[in-house]
Amino acid sequence: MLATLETMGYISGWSGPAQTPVEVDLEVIEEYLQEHSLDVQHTPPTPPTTPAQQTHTHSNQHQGTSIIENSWSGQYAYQWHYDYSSPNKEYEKQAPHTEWPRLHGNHWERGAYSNETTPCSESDSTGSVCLDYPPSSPADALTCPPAERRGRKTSETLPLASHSGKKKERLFHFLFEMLQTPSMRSCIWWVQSCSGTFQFSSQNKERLAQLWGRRKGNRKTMTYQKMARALRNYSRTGRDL
DNA sequence: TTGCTCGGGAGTTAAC
DNA sequence: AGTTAACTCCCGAGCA
Repeated sequence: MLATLETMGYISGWSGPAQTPVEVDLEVIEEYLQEHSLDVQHTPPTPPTTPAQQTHTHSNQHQGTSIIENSWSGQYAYQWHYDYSSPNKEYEKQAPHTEWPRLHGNHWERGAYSNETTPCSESDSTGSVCLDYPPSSPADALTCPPAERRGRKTSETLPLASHSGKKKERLFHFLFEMLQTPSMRSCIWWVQSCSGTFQFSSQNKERLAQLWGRRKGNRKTMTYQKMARALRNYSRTGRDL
């Protein structure tokens, strides 16, 4: 695997209101994903209207991969940081000039989610974005800057519905797929695609978790709590994923 | 008190 | 068949 997860922290203080949900039936979503899986990869990420995105600042670009998640109170968010201390050689060929995020130590971080932590505007990602899929790691899925993605040919990407092989679908694959799916923007959306920051809807996160559980074929209903536990495990293991 | 996140740890399942 | 990875599930602690 390519990336070593070095830190995962959460940022508190995000005070945006919960996203107004759009009711989307799970069957409809799954049908959509199956039928449009090839189209999705070509769909440029339309910037959603979120408080975080409306805040345009400058720093921390490409610093790491973050998961922002607002709770019911809208006060909590996750942040991931990855380090590529042993990058995959093959990937180096593909993206030799990528500025990899830096290490922050193997511990959780806590800080204010403020203007300083929203480094870039989505306005620069209105063009066609080419995303590798499936990414070989959460870092691959979520940290490749749009500028890098734009530089690659679409034909080099793998189809979204590429889980048909033996490999089990991974959670970060699923989240990545959801992030590229316009119909799922009521559940999850990019905050800063350039730094791999995305956000769950406080009202639809359970729906997203249920969809994940169904995708995996779980007997019991997947909950957001359990899905988030799996996400936290990415940080705990801190190894190639 | 309530609602939420976090993290420990055991269990399960699929891939190797 | 054994090992390992990647969850899945449950639980208690802590926070606002």
